[in-house]
Amino acid sequence: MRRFRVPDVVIRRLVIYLRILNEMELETGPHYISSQELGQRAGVSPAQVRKDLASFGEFGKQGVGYEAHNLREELRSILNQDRPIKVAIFGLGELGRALTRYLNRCPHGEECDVFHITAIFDSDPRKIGQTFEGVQVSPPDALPAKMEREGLDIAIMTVPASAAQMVADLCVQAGIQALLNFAPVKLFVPDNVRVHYSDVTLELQQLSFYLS
Amino acid sequence: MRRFRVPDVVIRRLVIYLRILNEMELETGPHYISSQELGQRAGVSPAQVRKDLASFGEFGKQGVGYEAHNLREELRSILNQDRPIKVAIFGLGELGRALTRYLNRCPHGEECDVFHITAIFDSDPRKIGQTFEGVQVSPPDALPAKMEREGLDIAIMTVPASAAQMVADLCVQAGIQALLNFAPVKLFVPDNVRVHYSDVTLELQQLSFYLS
DNA sequence: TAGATTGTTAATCGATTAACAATC
DNA sequence: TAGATTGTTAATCGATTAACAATC
Repeated sequence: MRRFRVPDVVIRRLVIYLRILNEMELETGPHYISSQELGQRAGVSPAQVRKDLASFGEFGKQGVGYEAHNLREELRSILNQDRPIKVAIFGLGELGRALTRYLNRCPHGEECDVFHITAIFDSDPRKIGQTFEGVQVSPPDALPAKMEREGLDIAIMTVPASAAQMVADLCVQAGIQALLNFAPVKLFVPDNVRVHYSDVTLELQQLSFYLS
Repeated sequence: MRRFRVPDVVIRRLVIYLRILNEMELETGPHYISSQELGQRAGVSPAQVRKDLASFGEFGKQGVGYEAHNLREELRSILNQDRPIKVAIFGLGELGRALTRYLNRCPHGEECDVFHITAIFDSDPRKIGQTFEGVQVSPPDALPAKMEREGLDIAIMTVPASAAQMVADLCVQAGIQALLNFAPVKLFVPDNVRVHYSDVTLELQQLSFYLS
């Protein structure tokens, strides 16, 4: 058990380190990587790499570096990437379909194959009952039952902005712990629920600022 | 001209303030909003709102607040949202199509309607020459000519991870100033080019860490 | 005028970087 | 052993918050 709270930004970098180690897995034999090299590939300083890793344990050997395969396993464990994660999609519009296919198509052995889309919700009566990518579309009010029977870890929200807060409330109510929201609205949820955002318009607007 | 460099995170919040003011535009008559209220809606402290705005000028009135319409116009100007922004899509896969439709469907008056998709690139010979959403698909090597003739502000990259760096190099070469990359790889570009990332797998992995 | 709220400065908080003893 | 690199502490840097005089 760690003594101190680890900042979000550290977790984000751990994911990036894991990604680099996954790419290195192809190389054969035991293989050591230094904070120097890992940092270079990740675009951060060696000191930062060491500090990030040190908040979870002592994974390296002085004078040598980190054994790549071992470090990968440690990171997978820290980041809960060593077990399947159940994902629900809310809103089977174009984006919802694209994401579902993207995650399902994930080549075996890739990092995304731990995510399993086990539920799809949409309020459109014409979509309810249909099957998409092997999953039957349910109405949002079927969430609590689904949650109870099979459990869900993360909800991906690709619903219209106007519906987002309502759907978030539903998820919170049902006990989902993490939301990935694609709608361009801030969601208000209790502290024990994590919300991340993916907001294309916001990114484009931010980029616009830096133009000439 | 501002004296000091404004941090990225401030710009990101300005976009959020603008979004809130856009929503308020519907309300009629002159309308003042305080840093208190704007902060509440944006999920930040009033002091932060005032400090963010103050890095670009004095837009408020003591004892009253900020005139909503005026502040909106100021922010639109600061963020370059008062002129059309030309966007290119690289990679017309499922995600590329979804994003193109999303940006084109933007209801008039919404924040996204300043972004115009004026070019689509894909290396698949079967797609080249086809028209999607009124734009003809070109091969990537047509970029320099396109750039010269019409100009492009931002490139959205929805290409496979393996092609991302190559496409980024191409964009840099052609003089594009900002990239929004959906491929799960870090891009190495010169300092004068901005890269933002939208990385669903990374977000899901980060969220996984916080589960139970 | 009295009440409210800005713009700004100083204080606090937190994250990054530098440096180095420990040690493989 | 000599060279290299870790884990960790102290120094630096930067962003957020608190506080308040100015003023509408």
